[in-house]
Formats: sequence, C-alpha cells, structure tokens
Amino acid sequence: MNISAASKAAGLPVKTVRYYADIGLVEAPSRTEVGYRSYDDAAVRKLAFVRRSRAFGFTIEECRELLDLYQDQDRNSAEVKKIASARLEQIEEKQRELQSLHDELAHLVKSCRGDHRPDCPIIDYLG
Amino acid sequence: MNISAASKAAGLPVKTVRYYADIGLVEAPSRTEVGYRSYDDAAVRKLAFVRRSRAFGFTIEECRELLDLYQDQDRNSAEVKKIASARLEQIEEKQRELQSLHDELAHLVKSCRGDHRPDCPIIDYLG
DNA sequence: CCTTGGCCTTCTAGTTACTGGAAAGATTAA
DNA sequence: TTAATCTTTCCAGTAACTAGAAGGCCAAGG
Repeated sequence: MNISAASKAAGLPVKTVRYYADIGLVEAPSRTEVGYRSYDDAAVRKLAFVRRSRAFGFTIEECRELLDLYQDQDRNSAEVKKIASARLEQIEEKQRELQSLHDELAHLVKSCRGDHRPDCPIIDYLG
Repeated sequence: MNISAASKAAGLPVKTVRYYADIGLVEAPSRTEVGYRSYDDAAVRKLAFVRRSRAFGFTIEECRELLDLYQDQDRNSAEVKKIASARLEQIEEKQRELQSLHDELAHLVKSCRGDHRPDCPIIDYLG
C-alpha cells in the first residue's frame, strides 16, 4: 500500500501520515526500490488509532502513550483509564469555561440593539 | 508610564504589551530619550480592551475590528453585534462538540475497570 | 514513442498568539 | 559604588499540522 491508499484507509491526510512518522509517533514505514513509503495493515491500524485518539483531543504525546499501551499486551487498564480521565477532566474544565463565556456574551449580544446607532453594551463592556 | 506600569494597569504581561504594538494591533507608543516605551491612559485603556476581547476568545484580527469600532464614534452597533454573534455561534458549536466528546469519553471511562488487567474498552474503542 | 496527468519524494516556511531567553544599556536603592 | 531591577532588541520555540516548490516515477492515450 503506498501512502495515498494508506491515508485513505486510515482517514488521515497524506501530509499528516508523513508527519506522524517524521516525529516518530508511528514507526517509519519501509520503502520500495524507488523510495516510496510502503504501508501494511498494522501500520494503517495504528494511524487510525491515532486519528481517533486525536479526535478525543489527546495531545500527540498522549497519543504516544496510548499507542504504547495499545501495543502492550501486558498493560494495566488503570494506566489507560488514568490518561482518559485526565482528558475528561480537561474537557469538563473547558466546558465550564465556555459556559460562562457563553452566558456572558449571550447576555451582551441580546442586549445590543444592533442598529445604525453607536451605543452598544458590548463595546461598553469591553471598554 | 513605562511598560511595566502599563502592563500592570492593563492586566497583560509586558511581553504581550510589546507584542501587540509589534503586530500593529495597538499604536506604537512614544519613546523616552533613552528609548523606553511611554504609555498614557488612553493606550492602557486600549490594551485592557484587547485583554477583555481576547478573554471572550476573539482572534487578534477580530480584536482589531472591535478596537476600530471602539474608537469610531460613528459606529453602527450592528457591526459590533455581528462580530459578537459570530463568536457566540462558534462558542455554541464548540460546546456541542465538547458535549459529544464528553459523553462518549465519560461512557468509556466509566466502563473501564482501571485495574492491573489489560482489557480496556477505551483501547478497544480507539483500536 | 511521446506526452499528460497523477502519483511520489524532500525541503522550507507559514499558521496562532504568544513566551522564553540572551545580551546589553538605564535607573534606582542601599 | 555596587547590586538589583528595570529596559531594549533579536532570535527561537511552542502544537500540530498545512501549503507550496522543485523534481523524480509511472500508467494510459494518441
């Protein structure tokens, strides 16, 4: 499988597939005689694993750890859970942040007439 | 007022105050004889305006527009409202995204025993 | 056989909004 | 006087890609 087939199979852009090997997140693939990267199913599975992990918002470093755990038959699920819980905490923190931002901004937007006149509670609040 | 006093008054790091002038977000301040930046109250007000705008998550470019509107006595509040509404939309979109991420991850975390054994629904889901 | 289009390679640089650090001059307090 | 604390500029790094340029490889149509 050359890179574009692998990228389709993994659901990642070609550039990203190359990038992940460049930074050592996944193993560098073998090459054909002319230097084309060559992927097998296992490599594609790892790429897709990273894609799903990234979709949850795990950082590249966290993906590295998760990938290690993925490939470790003797892993402790506790380690996985710990990483995932930390991310969950982060998400919840972000949600709280966004909620208060939302409430405040929604209030301001609602109270702004939004017409041709200059007076504006949004500007007043910011200034 | 030199830069550290201004930075305290505006609630921004010194580096950020310099940066905002470097990128032309705020006017470059005048200089003393030896080249120290010199800020007046109006400059500090603009810096604080940017700080509050950034806290709402407006991009630097949006801050630029908002700052222009702030200083335009003939502004239409409609323009302000439009920018703020767009940001509000974005926040809501992000909230939806986080919510579904949260639900999915919370479910996985909950169903993982988190012990010394290798089987783990989180890893299963990612793999 | 030639050309055209679509792959593939590497390398550099740009993105966002700062932040850190080094080197060196200015100012202030003890 | 000296030490600490300013201030300046400039360079580089962050995260995770993404865009683009220059050039080689390969399959199909004419």
